[in-house]
Amino acid sequence: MPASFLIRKLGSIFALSGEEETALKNLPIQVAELGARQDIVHAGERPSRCFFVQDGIACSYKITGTGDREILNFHVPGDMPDLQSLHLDVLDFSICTITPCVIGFIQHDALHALCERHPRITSAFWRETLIDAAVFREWIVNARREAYSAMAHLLCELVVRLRAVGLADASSCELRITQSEFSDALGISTVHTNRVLQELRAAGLIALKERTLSVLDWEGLTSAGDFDPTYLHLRNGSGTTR
Amino acid sequence: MPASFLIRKLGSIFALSGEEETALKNLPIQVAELGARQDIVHAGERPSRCFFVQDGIACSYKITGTGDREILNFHVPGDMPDLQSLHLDVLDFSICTITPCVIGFIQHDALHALCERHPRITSAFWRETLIDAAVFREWIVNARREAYSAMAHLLCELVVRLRAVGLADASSCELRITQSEFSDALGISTVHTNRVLQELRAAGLIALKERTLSVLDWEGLTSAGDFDPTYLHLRNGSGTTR
DNA sequence: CGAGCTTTTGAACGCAGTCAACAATTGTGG
DNA sequence: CCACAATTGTTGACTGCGTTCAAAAGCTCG
Repeated sequence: MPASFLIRKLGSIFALSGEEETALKNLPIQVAELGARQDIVHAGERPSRCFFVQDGIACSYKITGTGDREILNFHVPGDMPDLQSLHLDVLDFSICTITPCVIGFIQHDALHALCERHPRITSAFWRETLIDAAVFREWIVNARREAYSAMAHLLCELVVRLRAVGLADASSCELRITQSEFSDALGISTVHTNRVLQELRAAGLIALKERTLSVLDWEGLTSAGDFDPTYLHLRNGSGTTR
Repeated sequence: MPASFLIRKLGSIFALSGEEETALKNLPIQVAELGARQDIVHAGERPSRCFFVQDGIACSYKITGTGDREILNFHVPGDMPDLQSLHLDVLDFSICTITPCVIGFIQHDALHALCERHPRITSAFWRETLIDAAVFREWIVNARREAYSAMAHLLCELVVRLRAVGLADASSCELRITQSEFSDALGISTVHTNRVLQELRAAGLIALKERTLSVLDWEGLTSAGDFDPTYLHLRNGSGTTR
C-alpha cells in the first residue's frame, strides 16, 4: 500500500475527503529500492514522473563548472523533491540518494489528472514546492554565515525536519551523513567540516558518533546557528520545541 | 489599464482564451508608486495580497542575526515575488525596492477565485514560483564561486532576465544597482565588489558606468561566471543569444 | 582481514574582510 | 545655479577564516 504514505502526509495538512482519499489510493505508484549514492534523476533530463522519498535520506545537488558538487537540500521521508517537473520540462539539478532509499514514482499524467480534479491537493503540492523554495532561500543566507554557525544551522534544520516526520526524538536522531557530504552542503572543505564539528562538540552543543546526532544544548545550537524555524513553515510547533 | 501587464506576461506563456483574458481584465489591481529603498512587504507579515513589479527593480532579502542584509533575488518588471503568500501564511523574507518602482497589488481573494476557475492560470503562477526556486538554487551554487566568477554570473543573469522583458538590448542595459547592493547579493564586502568589478573591466568583459552595464564580451562573461541559463527556464532562447 | 572510505591532524598559503582615508558623484536647499 | 551634504566609488595596508596538500589513524564491509 505505497500510497498510504502520501495519504498520511497530505492528511496531516488538511482533512482528506473520502473522494480525495480514494483518488490517492488509486494512484499507480512504482516503488524502487535504491542503494546509497545512486542518482534518482539527473540535471538535463525531462522527467515524465515525480517521486517521493518513502525511506532514507536523499539530496538535490548541482555540479559547478569546476567540478565541485554543491548540495542544495536534503530530503527526508515524505518529501517530493522534483514536483517542479510537473511544470518545468528540463530539470536544472540532480537528485541522488545519500543512504539506501525506498522511492515511490508517480507518472506526471496521473498527478496532472489528480490535480485537475482535486484543487486542495494541487494547493498542497504547490505549497510543498514553496517550502522547498523557502529552504533554498535560507541556504543562501546560511552560505554567508561562518562555517561554525552554518554547520549549527544545518544541524538544527535536519533535526527539526526529521522530528516533523517522526524520525527524531526530542534530542537525537540517526544521521547517516558523512562529513564529506556536510562539506558539499556547506561549501567548505572536508578538513574544515571536521574542525567545525569538533568545535561544536567542544562547546558542548552536540555529540555526533556512531551515525547518531545528539543535541546536548538546543538553545545553544540554535543560537550558534542563528536558527529560526519560521522558514520551514511547519503547521504544528515542531520547530519551537526543544 | 494595469492588468494589461499581467495579460502580456501570461499571454507570452500560453495563448489566453477570451474567458481568461476577461477574468484578468476584471482583476481589481491597486497601483502604487514607491521611491527607492522602500520596503514593500516585510518578513513576519501575513499578507492578504500579492503584487507584481510593473516598473523598476526590487529585491528580496533577509536580515541575518549579525544584522547583515542578504539579498536573495532581484525582481524585474513582470515578476510576482511574493506569490508564495497565496499558500504560506507568514512571509519568511522581505521585499524592497532598489530603484523607484511602480507596483500593482492584487488581493489574495481575487487571485484564489481566479485560480479556481482557470487552471491554466494556476499552472502559470505555480510555474512562476518554481522558477523563483530555480534561481534560489543557482544562487546557492553562486555563493560557492569565487567573487570574480560570482559577479560575472550575477551580471549574466540580470542581463538575460532584463532582455527577456525587453529592458536590455543585445549588449547593454540600464542597471541602477549600487556596488553596495551587489555586495549584499553576493555576500562580499563593498571593497571587494569594487575590486572584482575593476577586474571584470580590466579583462575587457564589461563596461559599467553612468548606471549602464555594457557586456563587451558575452562569451567571456558567461565563461567567467560559469553561466548556463537553463535554470531560468525561458521559453524562447533569450538566454543563448549574444 | 585487508581494501577503501571516512575522520583526524599539522603546516603553509591565499581569497576576501576590516579599517581607514580619500575621491567622485548625486542630491538638495537656498 | 551653486554650495554643501550625503551617498557611492576607490585605494592601501594588515588580518584572518578557510583552503590546500600531505600523511596517518579509524571504520566498514565484502
